[in-house]
Amino acid sequence: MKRSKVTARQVARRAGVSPTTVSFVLNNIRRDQISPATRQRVRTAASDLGYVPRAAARSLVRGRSDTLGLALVYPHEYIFIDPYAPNLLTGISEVARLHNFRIMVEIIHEPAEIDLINTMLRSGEVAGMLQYHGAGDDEIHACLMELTGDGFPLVSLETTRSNELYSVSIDHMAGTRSVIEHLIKLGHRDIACITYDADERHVHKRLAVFHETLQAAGIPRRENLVRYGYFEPATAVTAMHSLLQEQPRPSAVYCMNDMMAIGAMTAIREAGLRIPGDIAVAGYDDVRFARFTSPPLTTARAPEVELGRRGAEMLFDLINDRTPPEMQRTLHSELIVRDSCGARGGFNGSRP
Amino acid sequence: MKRSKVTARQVARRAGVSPTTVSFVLNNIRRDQISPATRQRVRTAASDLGYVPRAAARSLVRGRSDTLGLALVYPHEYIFIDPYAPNLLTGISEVARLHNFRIMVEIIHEPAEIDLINTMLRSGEVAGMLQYHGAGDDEIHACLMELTGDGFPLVSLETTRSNELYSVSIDHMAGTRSVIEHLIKLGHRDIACITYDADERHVHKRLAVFHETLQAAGIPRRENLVRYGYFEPATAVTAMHSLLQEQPRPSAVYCMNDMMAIGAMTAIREAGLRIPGDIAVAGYDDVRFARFTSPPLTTARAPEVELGRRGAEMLFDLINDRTPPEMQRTLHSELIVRDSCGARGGFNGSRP
DNA sequence: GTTTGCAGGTAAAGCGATTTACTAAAGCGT
DNA sequence: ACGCTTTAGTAAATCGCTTTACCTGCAAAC
Repeated sequence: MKRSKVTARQVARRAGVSPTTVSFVLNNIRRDQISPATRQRVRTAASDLGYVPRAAARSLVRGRSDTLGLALVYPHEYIFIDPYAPNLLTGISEVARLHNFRIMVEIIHEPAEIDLINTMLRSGEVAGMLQYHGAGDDEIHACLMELTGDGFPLVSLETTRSNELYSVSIDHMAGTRSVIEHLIKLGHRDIACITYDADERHVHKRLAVFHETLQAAGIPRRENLVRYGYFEPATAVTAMHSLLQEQPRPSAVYCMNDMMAIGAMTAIREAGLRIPGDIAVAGYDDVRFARFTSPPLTTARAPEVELGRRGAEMLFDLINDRTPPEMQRTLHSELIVRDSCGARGGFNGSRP
Repeated sequence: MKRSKVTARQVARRAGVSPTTVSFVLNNIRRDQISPATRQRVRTAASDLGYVPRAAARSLVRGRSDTLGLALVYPHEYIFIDPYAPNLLTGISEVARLHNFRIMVEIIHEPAEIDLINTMLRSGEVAGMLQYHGAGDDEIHACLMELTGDGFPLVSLETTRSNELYSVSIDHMAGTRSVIEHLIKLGHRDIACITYDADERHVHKRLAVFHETLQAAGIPRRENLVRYGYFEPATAVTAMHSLLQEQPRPSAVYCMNDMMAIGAMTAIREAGLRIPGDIAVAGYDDVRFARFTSPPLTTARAPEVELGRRGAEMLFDLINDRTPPEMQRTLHSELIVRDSCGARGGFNGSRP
């Protein structure tokens, strides 16, 4: 059990200098005050010994750690289902790497665990935090507000209360509008919607936009064409079966995420109906396999990687005491037209 | 910019005791040597001030951090595609929470970046590491061996060289056999395979098992029924189109992961053929949406969450200087029969 | 009445870096 | 030869906690 512990002192001894010099050389500081020969000696000694500075000692004396935190806040099962986390992480990781920062990930299952965010920041484990989801919850929101007020760098991703916190969000409202307008343009009037209960990813506002967009096109509001699911496709199977009972039967359905869209497609197929011949299906997010459903899914692409990237950039502004260009940043979704709404003409629907 | 810095000394002053006592009380050490009244005073003072011990100071003096590392080693685009990372993270997180540990995640894109693992361990940023993929690479493997030799706690997940490192892996070979035997039982003899190039998740051995299983059933080997893709469904679309040109045309295809299976299904549909009527499709992994493909995908479920859990448990054994029950642990996949191979009788295949 | 024991603490020495303030020696102009 | 600047470093303080070894005062024991 060696677990070698090479310290700066040992490197210094081997190079015949003081620990001070070792620190100067390895941190490239005071470069002009150390002779090239000495620098080379130190470098050689360090690499011979396989010296790596103890992170704890460094961050203790510097008063800051080189780590940022990512808190994924949601109910327990969600993490299994969520196809966004890897995308988010990719974007964050990309930016963190540029700053030589590490990423600490915590999954928060229930409001009580929110204290982790508090602890991570106040313990100095992380220099700042990104928080995804959950800021709609009062308890969580209060905690985040307090931390921000105390000057801790904190950026919320996709919060529904963006005006009080630093945040980056995707404009799912505009995205929703573009999908609904697409359906209207294709001639649909009986458009159903499968949304979800928890106010995540702005679904409450998106539902309002759904109704508004129909209204703007002169289509009467039909409350009975709204159902609730979650990120689990099975919830949408149930919802869709129920929607198929409504009279007149909807000719299109908009699902607030792609996971539910594939659930809806399954239900429609089970009912012996064709997509998009009998019913058009639109999703939201453009997850990886959306191109490969049968038929390929029309959806709106939510820029999750970019969300992570922008969030991390804003966080680094805060960490480095720079004022971010704006307190809230908004990204945009892009309508991706495939075959599930029949827009591409040639396609005729699938038979179970 | 407050960034409040409450130290143990301040808590001590407020409670009228020494920092020593504060440490004893808050760490629940020497409980019998501190009077209940004092303990209460310290606790109150700490919570009044919102005291959180500085993690760096603690880990410096203790000589160990309460963080474990997860290195996701793979080429750049992979992370976008991989549906496993969240599952893995869920399992690891669950165990880490029990030990009051944090998780640091690093994405490693190329062999050169492997030095990160080295740095994270030797800098003491993490008390131990889990490494996913990539141990097949010589350079990476050498690095991991050296670290293990130096006594650093290190567990590889899904390594293809498991006999030299602490590791937890899934027996994809047995999983593969169960899928192929299922196809054979259904009467298939012209069975194609879409595998991948990189030796990840044991695909080389799995391809050998594929051939062996056919041979054991007396089916002659047909090299021309093997194609290569990756985790991206589009690669399997191409592969499948090409397989459809072979004579006699394969009556079934086994894809080494579900992402490729949906790609293959798309290609088959595009060719105007029915699944499973004309061609049976089997996948591997049982990702979230496998139940919801059209038709629902027959596959083998790889226990990714459990992989994370077991890996973390083994890692904690090493961190706490306990010898793990075994140096290599193996988990098993489970055959999940749905409709895409026609096993469930009633189903008749899908028409594009 | 001294000793012993114990309850209930505290002082001080680290942990291993960074960083500020200082210095020894060499160079240089006059 | 003298002072002044520059070069090339170093000593020591510090970050905030943990932990070992020690201390003090009081009660019980002999």
